[in-house]
Formats: sequence, structure tokens, C-alpha cells
Amino acid sequence: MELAEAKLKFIETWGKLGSEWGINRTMAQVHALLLISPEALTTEDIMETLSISRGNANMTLRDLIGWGLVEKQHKAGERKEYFFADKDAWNIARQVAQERKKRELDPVLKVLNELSTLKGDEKDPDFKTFKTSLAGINKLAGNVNKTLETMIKAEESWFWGSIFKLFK
Amino acid sequence: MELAEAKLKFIETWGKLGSEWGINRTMAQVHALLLISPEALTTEDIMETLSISRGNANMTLRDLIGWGLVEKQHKAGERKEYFFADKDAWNIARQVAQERKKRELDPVLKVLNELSTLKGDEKDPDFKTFKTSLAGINKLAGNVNKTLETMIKAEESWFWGSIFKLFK
DNA sequence: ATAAACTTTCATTATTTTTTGAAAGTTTAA
DNA sequence: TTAAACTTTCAAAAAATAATGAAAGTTTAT
Repeated sequence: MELAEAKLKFIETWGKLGSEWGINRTMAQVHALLLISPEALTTEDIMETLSISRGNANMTLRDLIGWGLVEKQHKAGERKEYFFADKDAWNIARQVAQERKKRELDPVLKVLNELSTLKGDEKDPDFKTFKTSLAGINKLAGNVNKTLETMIKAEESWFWGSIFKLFK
Repeated sequence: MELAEAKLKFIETWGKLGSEWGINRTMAQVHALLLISPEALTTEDIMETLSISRGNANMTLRDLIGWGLVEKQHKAGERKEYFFADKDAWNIARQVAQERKKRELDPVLKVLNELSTLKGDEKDPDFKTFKTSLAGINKLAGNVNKTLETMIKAEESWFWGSIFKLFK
């Protein structure tokens, strides 16, 4: 396989994975492109390579910056803005974990906790099932949450080292 | 808050979380409804409660069965089919982890491994960056994969116990 | 001050995903 | 065997999401 072909395949694969996990395909593709680019790229580079419009490129890059995955770079004596991605996989994972936790998990946790406090008739099967199911989900969600918090703070080697020491 | 209101809020919240993570909202809502129902429900019950069409209910239930989250139940002397969900949060998490791994992670891992073997000119910055980025992602994905495999096999208390012993 | 270079916005259009509902299919009891 | 009870399918419609591109906005050099 040629490098050019491999790059396309990576961009495509990363885009597909993103879309399956609720991240817009184009955004994941732009991220993939920046991940394998040694140099920072301009909006035009990205538009051309991925055949997307200027508006789309602009908004997608802004989103990626919002996710903490991409940064702007100013080159001395140039008007254009350049964009580059952090290439460290652990940083990427932590960043995504942190953002999705904040945006999606934390609000759900808040609701689950509220709902868990509901008082009612312990004789009512509806109430009992509601209570029990919620308690189980709530406990699990709490554990996931704690693990994510640890992960977000941790160094990669320590984190996996710790996990695999037990799961060997 | 009333039980009825709390139920609606749970169904809505579960549906939103699903849609943010690439699971169709209706499917997550049907799952939520079954999670808090002490009795198995019929297609009609679900159609009415969630205001969805027969076709939608039928296909969604089939999907949920495909995910291993819901089962059919036959009641003696009745023609209708009843559906009920496993209410154990750890079973649910394991089941979802297993299915998403199989459907989404494994195929990506396969491609990443292929792409990682690419040979080329070590002097070419494009090639070097491609190689390095891919190696990092590949290693991380491998670790995630191993952890998921452990989780899928594990008992809940052992799994979290092991993790929190280290992350205390 | 102004005009070229560049970026951002957002109403409109296109694409993708989900839902509907009626018809076709299946099962069961008599 | 047949007809009622129930389930499944799938083409078409609706809804949700994403992309376009031209116009408006901003910045910088002169």
C-alpha cells in the first residue's frame, strides 16, 4: 500500500469511528488529517484535501479547538492561520474523556441523583422497580465517573500499568 | 415529584444520553421504559406510552434483542408477545461494551494494525508522522481493548474493587 | 483611510437518519 | 381450511443533522 492510500484509509476509518460515537464525520476526518500532518495546515489545505466548503472547514476547526484537540498557530510574517493537532494519543483520549464527561455524563448524573431521592409507596411494584433500577444505574455511573476522573488526571503509563497489574 | 413525572424524566434522559453516544433515541427510550417496568410489556403498551408507530416499535424491539438487552416472554394461553429488559446495570454495561467492541472497535483495530505495518521512507516527514501517530493510537486502542475484554468477563464487585484499590 | 487578505456567519440546500403505516406474512384455535 | 390475532416488512414521508457559499465582518499593511 502507498502512503497516500494509507492516509486516506486512516482518515476514512477515523471518520467512521467518530460518526458511530456521536462525533460528526467531517470533524473526525479533519482531526485525522491534522494528526498525520507533520506541518500545521491552513483552512485551504483542509478544504482541498477533504473536499469540504470553507464554512464547514471553519466551523469544524472551531469545534476541534473547543474540544481542546487542535490549536491555532501563527507563522511570523504570514496573514493566514495555521492549525495543528496534538499527536499524543493519551492526551487526545484524556481530552475527549474530559469533554464528554462534562458535556454529557455530568448532566445525566445530576438527573439520576435527583431521581434517586424520590420518595413513594414501597408497596407499589412500579415504584420499587423504578427505585431499584435507578439505584443500580446510579451506582455504576458513579464508578465510571470516578474512574474517568482518575484517568483525566493520570499519566498514561501509570494508568495502564496499574490496571494491567491486576488484570494480568 | 410524582412517580409518573420521574419516569418520564428518566426515559427522556436515557434517550438523550443514547443519542449523544450514537444510539438512536427511540431505542434508548424503549429500553428505559422496560428498565422501569416491573412487568413485561407488549408492543402496544410501548407504542402507546412512547407514542411511536407499530413498525418503529417492532424494529426497535428487535434491535434491543439483538443487543442482548431485551428478551421476549411468552405468557401461557396468550397470543401476544411480551418484552422485558434485564435490570442489572452491570449486565447492561457489559452487554453494551461487548456489542460495541464487536461492531465498532474490532473493525477499527483491524485497520489500524494493517496501517501500522506500512513500510516507507524514514526520511520523509509525512511518513514519519503517519507512523508515529498511528503507533500511539494503536497502542492505546490495544490497551482499551484488553481492558474491555477483562470487563466483559468480570464480576462487577471484583472489577471496581480492583480498580479502586489502586485509584484510592 | 482604504483595499487586499483573510475569517466568520447563517439562510438555504443537501444528506442522512428515523419514523410511519398499510400491506404482506405468520400463527393459532376452532 | 379459514379467519382472527398478531408480527414483520419496507417504500415513502418526515425529521434531524450537516454542508454550502455568498455576504458580512475583521485585520493588517501601506
